[in-house]
Amino acid sequence: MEKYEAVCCESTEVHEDLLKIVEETMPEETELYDLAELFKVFGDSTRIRILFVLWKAEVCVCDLAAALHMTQSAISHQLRILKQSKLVKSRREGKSVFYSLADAHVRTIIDQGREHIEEDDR
Amino acid sequence: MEKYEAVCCESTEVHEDLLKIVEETMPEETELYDLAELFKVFGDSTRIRILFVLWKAEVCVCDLAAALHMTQSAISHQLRILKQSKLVKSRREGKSVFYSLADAHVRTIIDQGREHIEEDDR
DNA sequence: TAAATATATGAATAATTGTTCATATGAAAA
DNA sequence: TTTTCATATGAACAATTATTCATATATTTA
Repeated sequence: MEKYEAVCCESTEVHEDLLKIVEETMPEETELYDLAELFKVFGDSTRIRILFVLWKAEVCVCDLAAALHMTQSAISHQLRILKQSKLVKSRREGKSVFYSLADAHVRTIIDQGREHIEEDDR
Repeated sequence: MEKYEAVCCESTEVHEDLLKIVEETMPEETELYDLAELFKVFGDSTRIRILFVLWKAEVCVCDLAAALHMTQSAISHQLRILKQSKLVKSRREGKSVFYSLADAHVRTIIDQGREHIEEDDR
């Protein structure tokens, strides 16, 4: 076999039904891509740690770097990615730029993730 | 500056407070790592598409490959990753192996992600 | 037992990505 | 204006990863 023929698993009917359902309910290709891109942003422990700090307070880049024991450059690069996906927002105050969480989804998504991995222990 | 000195941004007190809060409330290093690993799994459009198919029904590998127009091998590799992070479970029935969503967190996380990216349009 | 079908997996390759280093930009102070 | 401080960013390198190809395993059928 190989290379997605229309029929496999010997049962033709079920297969056709599935294809129809998938075609009807699957989100647009761009939405699937955007979704994956969003979760990719959560998929790095540095960015996760940044989000946890911002969970507690609005913090400037410099303090973030100090709190996480990383260089200003590394933090700044990651903040740009977080901002591009609208997970954080920023506000300039003099020489400093303060970052904070952008909306409630960030907390919900992280909370659900934590619940999921904690289930492994039970 | 550079290389995370203890003090920066000229203000020492606020900084010390932040460091204390972060140290007290930041999850364990292993949990942060596991969280990032979990979201990394969501961060691929092929796996997202697999999850959307399983959203509707319990499906065998072969049908998944057909529905998503991908090779059996590619799907199988991704299913292994999804299973390792306990997002899907499997059940053997004769020659076929049927996969389904493992728990409710999958749906919640994806739903929250969709809500987040949809906000951009408003 | 041998052949056929469904799935799993190791190795290789191409593409993506996080951090570092050097440097640029932007704002305040001297 | 010049200097200093805080942040942003481009280029380069190392590390990770998704897919393909070939092949192995597991189950059923002949």
